[in-house]
Amino acid sequence: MPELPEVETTRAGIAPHIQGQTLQRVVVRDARLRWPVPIDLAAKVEGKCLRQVVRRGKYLLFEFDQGAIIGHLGMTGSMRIVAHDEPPAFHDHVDLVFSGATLRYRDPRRFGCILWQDNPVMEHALLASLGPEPLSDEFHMAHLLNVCKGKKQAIKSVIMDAKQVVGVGNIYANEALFMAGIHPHRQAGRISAVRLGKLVESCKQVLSAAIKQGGTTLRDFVDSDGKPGYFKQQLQVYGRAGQACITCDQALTESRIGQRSTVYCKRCQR
DNA sequence: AAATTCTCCTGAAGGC
DNA sequence: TGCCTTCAGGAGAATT
Repeated sequence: MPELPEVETTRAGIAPHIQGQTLQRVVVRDARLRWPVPIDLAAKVEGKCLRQVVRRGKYLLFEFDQGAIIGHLGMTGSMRIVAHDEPPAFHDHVDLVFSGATLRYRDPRRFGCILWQDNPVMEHALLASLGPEPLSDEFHMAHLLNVCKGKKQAIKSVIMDAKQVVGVGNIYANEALFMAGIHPHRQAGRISAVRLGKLVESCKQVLSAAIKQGGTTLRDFVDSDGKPGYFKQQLQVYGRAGQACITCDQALTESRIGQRSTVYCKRCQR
């Protein structure tokens, strides 16, 4: 399941193979993604030159001379570079055929999307109200403190809300809260500035460590070269409900916050 | 307005 | 072995 580190790994893997190239052809085998692939996508983008591939939160922006393709991997999406003549497999829904290589989008569950946006790209409704990037200087203690002020929501819900900060998905939210020693159910407005500062740093640490490892492979995630990530072995709480806490040895607790699996240590996280 | 619940989808895993 | 049920979840949309 692609989270920010997986999306960044994908971006870094594919960009060098297609940047600066002309998009010759768009092949849509199945347009039924989260939103339908625009019927006029080919007409909009064919013949244009890809300037760069940018990541914003978990969105991948393919910025052309004019306009951009907005991509999202959803739950099970992946993008990889293939040879022009490689036959598509089941669930390979979209190809972007560039002069030198083909970018192939695969998504069994079809929770992702492939959209078009004319300039300026960031004015698209999906991007316009996103919070700061978690690894940027814009994401700091004062920001999180301001965001949490007066909120009764569970802190885990807040850091997973893309309007407050992008890219902190379920796995890493669990891990960051453990690292910061904060109980995931704790009301956001009732956490001290010092502890929120610690949470900010934990988010940054967990995400950057995962990027270095090439992302977390759960089930079937593979990067743009088809290789898995190696962060899974470093997960402290996610997927470890009932097992011993790394710190205090007590069995980890599992609950649900907003339909998401939440794992934490009752003793270490307050 | 803020918070919670619903929704899309398919493959893996578990139960019998 | 095989069929059935349950679960996982990103994040916008709908609802409370």
